Amino acid sequence: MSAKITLKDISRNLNISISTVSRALKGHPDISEETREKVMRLAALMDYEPNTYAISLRTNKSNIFGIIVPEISNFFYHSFISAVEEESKKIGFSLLILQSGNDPLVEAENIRLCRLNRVAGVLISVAASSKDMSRYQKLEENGVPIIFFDKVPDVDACNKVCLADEDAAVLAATALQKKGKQHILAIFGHPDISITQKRKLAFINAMEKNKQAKLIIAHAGSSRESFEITKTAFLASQQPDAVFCMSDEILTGTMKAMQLLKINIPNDTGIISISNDDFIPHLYEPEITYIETSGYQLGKLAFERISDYMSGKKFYRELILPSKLVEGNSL
Amino acid sequence: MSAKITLKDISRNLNISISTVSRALKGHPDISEETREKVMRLAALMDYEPNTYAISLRTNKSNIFGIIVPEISNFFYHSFISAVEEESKKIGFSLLILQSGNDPLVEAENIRLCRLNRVAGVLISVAASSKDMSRYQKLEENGVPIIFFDKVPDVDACNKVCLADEDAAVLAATALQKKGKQHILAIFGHPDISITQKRKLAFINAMEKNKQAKLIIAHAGSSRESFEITKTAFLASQQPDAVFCMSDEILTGTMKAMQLLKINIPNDTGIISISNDDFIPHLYEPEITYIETSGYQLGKLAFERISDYMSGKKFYRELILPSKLVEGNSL
DNA sequence: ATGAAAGCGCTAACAA
DNA sequence: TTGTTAGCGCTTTCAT
Repeated sequence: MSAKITLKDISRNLNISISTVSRALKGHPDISEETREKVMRLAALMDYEPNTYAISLRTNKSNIFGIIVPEISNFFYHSFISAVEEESKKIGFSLLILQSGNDPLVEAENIRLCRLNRVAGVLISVAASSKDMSRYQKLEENGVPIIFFDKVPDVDACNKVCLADEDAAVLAATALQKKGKQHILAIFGHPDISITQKRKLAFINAMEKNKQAKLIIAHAGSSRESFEITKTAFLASQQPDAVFCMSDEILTGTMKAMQLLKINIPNDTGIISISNDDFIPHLYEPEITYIETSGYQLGKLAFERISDYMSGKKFYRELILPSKLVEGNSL
Repeated sequence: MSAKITLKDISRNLNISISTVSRALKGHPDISEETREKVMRLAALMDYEPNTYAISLRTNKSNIFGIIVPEISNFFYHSFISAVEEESKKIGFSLLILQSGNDPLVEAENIRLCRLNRVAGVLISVAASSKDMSRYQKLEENGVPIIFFDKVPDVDACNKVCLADEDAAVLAATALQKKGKQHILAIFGHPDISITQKRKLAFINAMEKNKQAKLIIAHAGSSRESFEITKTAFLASQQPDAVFCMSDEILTGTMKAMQLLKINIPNDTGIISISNDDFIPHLYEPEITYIETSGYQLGKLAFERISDYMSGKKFYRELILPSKLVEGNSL
């Protein structure tokens, strides 16, 4: 265990004070060019690396962002984290990644970990949306910016970056109408989660314009359920002429049923989904037409917001990432 | 910004010394039951949270593991990270996650970040496998255990946890032979990467036993390429009666071609792959028969190894995670 | 059983 | 331009 080089070592070697070394290393204007050079050279030579703990202890901040998500193993959060990681790296920040498993207790513990690690900021997709903000409060009180993303509290006084959930559903509905679909199976997620409610409401509203279209609304809590729902619907006497899938998870179930029943897409039936980036839609042939709600883009946006916050722009606001239609050949 | 409670605050309140408080809080045997009680209660009441930076500065260690992977957005690494996160949480450790983007320079920078953050250990899948261990050396010199996983250096004196790559290929070959497949399209990854070479060699060797089987070997650097290869092979006069896909990425391309050509699985042709966990194989109908090489399991194994190392078991060794055949209905 | 004091490595106010 | 000094919050040795 080769002892770590410290400022003291350098100062001793050069016969100057520790503070001069410290200042020289960080380009303080007071230091003479000559000294600066000298210090820099020796520091490089000795392989000096600052002790981040001492710095953090002293300055009371760190170069780490905390990210709390329900689960890492999820396309959406995955893309989000990836984007934030890319940006953070550029400004010399690292990521502390925590999974809440959708459990408010674990989430509370994760928040505590963020505090303990004195993270410079927190990006969080909440486990259970509620109006109770107390568990997040302590962070902001300590001056730690907290940016909520995707699943956010139902409260105004906080920073949020969200997907245009309603918008995505409306875009899908519009696309279906343009194709003149008349008998649509629409599969949404678990009825209790807020994103389901938002998308369902917006979708149905947008569909109202087309009174004569027959709409079958279903809820699937898993890919498996969506498989079953789709199978049943297409085994019925009158087959739907289009399926709308609210998410990738649902889409995968539906597509499995399509394969099983050997349904020809888009001739027998059209498919449209709301998907995170292009991964799942591109898995199939023909490729799926989908409304993109990009975790990756949202990550970039969240990073922007937290950067702004840290550089002093401390107002609260909600940023919305627009959705867009990506044409495949499935509709 | 409500000021953080420190040991000093507690000691002042109780009119005892800081050291007594410190000791009481961590259950030092010297402290009287009475004092301990008193301190504990007040600490809880005041919402005391130790300053991890001060602790780390003092003790020169942290409660953070560093994980360096080529990319987070990859099933395999994803599962791996997930598993390590779960285990780490149990012992109060967090994860610093870094992406190398397969760039040795970025990797070096990531390693530096791990050192700077005084991580308690590093789990790394290397960007470019070589015999040059110097860039990893400094960590171990500082007493930081480093566990290589999946893509590991070609050197004995280090700790590795690996998948049974050869074994997986052999299992696949055996399964194909059992089904009496005679005309097999085997698609491997990019010829330069080591895992391709290992799997290819093992697969071909295992296939040798069945001289009369016709083997078409192909290499695909992407899902798209595997799609093209499969399409071409099945458009030829004599169709293969089975396809072996070396990875999930390749499998997705192959399956897209299957859908395009409306090939019936397993009647027209059988499919078998080497896959990470069950996600991709379960996307299709029928579900794909695959050899499982689990990133999740590997994560658990890596965590075990690093725990062992930290509790004093400091020998070098290579741990191999066995592969196993998971039967779907595609072969 | 408790306290005093030193010091981990660094920054920054103040002095010179 | 440089040095001195006083901490940041904690652990730990050495006294008591």
